[in-house]
Amino acid sequence: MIENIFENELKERGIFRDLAVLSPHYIPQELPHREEEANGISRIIAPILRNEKPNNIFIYGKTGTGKSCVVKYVIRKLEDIVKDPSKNPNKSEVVVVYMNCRMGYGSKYQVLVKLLEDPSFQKDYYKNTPLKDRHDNKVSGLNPTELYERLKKVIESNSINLIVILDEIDMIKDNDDIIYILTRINDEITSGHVSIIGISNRYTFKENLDQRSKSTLCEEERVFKPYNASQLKTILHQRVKLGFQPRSISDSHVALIAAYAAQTNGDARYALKLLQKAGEIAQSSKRKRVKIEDVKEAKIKVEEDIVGELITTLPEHQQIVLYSIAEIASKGSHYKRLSDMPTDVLFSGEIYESYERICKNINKNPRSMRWFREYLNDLEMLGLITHSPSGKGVRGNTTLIRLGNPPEDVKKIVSASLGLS
DNA sequence: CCTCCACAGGAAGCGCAGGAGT
DNA sequence: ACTCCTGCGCTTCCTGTGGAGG
Repeated sequence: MIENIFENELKERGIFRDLAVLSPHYIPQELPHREEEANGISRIIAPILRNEKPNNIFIYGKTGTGKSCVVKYVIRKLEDIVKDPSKNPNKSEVVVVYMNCRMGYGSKYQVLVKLLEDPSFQKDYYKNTPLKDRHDNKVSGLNPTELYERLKKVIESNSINLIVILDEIDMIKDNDDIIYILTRINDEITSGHVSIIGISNRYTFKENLDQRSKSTLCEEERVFKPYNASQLKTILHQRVKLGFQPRSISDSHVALIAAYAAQTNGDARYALKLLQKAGEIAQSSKRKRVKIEDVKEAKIKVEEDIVGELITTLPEHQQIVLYSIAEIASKGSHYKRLSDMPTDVLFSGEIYESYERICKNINKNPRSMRWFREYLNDLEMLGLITHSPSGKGVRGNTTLIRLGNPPEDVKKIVSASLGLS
């Protein structure tokens, strides 16, 4: 059986030509509709070729607006130039370290360790660095001050122009500290420098910084707007050309995918997911072309995947709360309600009762009502429920809750995830 | 009008795990 | 390897808000 699967994979070239092209991490040769942004960022970091310190940059935009992609794209071009001696007459030592702060670089300590352990940073630079214990490149275990001193020394003795890219910078717990630490290096060394490119999809992040870090990080600021449908269309066409077999998907179907994605905040990543899923559906039914039904099915599947992923990664008690809401929504509420109130709108009080009951059934002790309210807020932020103040209603100052997805689906996902019967 | 109900959300504090400092 | 510290999830307590009902 398994052998067949592998063999078939080779035999049937199917619909795709190159799946990697459809990955959100793929950086294409051309970036449609982001030329201006790419040029702008290039202009900001260009002084690095004259060994001058570029301004720090803060980039903000919703998911799937091409922030990381543009930055990586520009960096790739920069590295090409730096490597070419004829184009880099000043022999600038440029080191770029990219890190996604969600993936385990969530504190200043981890960021420093990652910097010192990064291969591009390590390869020959220690040779000019007179550190006693230089032979072993292990840095974890050192305390932050030592890490800082070592980083400073390596940068200074090798005249490194360092660019640190902190993607999802809002995930760093002590982001004020790390910004301060990294920029302070510049005041203490005479050769080489450090600049920061911070990327975030939450604008509130900037407001939460203290004044000093804010003005440091945001020397240059760029906002990435969501793509519209026609822009998404050209992006998808580009990927189709590279990633799909010729004539396996029609223009009108690509346009439909673009339209779907434009409705969801112009998220290019979502558009690519749809495109890939539609191709997979067609391929699994052994067709050579994507049909319009495949696209429609892909939309449902991708949304299910997203919601399912969202729910199953939720903390246990948030899942139980969600289940409680689904339970009442499917069974019907027994609370008094106004005649014109839809039946799927629930009171937070009855949900808490149901939550307590379910907890008892599965032998968990319920969280307090105060924390339960925080859970409801979290679920609302994730878009799994919607809530509104009661206004003119039966029970004074309360919140009305409505489930964002069909109750039966939610119950199924939660019971599978928590192993409920 | 006053009081009670049902709830919202801030403040303080508690226990714990894991990271930092020695 | 050790203690100390800090952040996190959570509870407890409290004040505030608006409708219901006497």
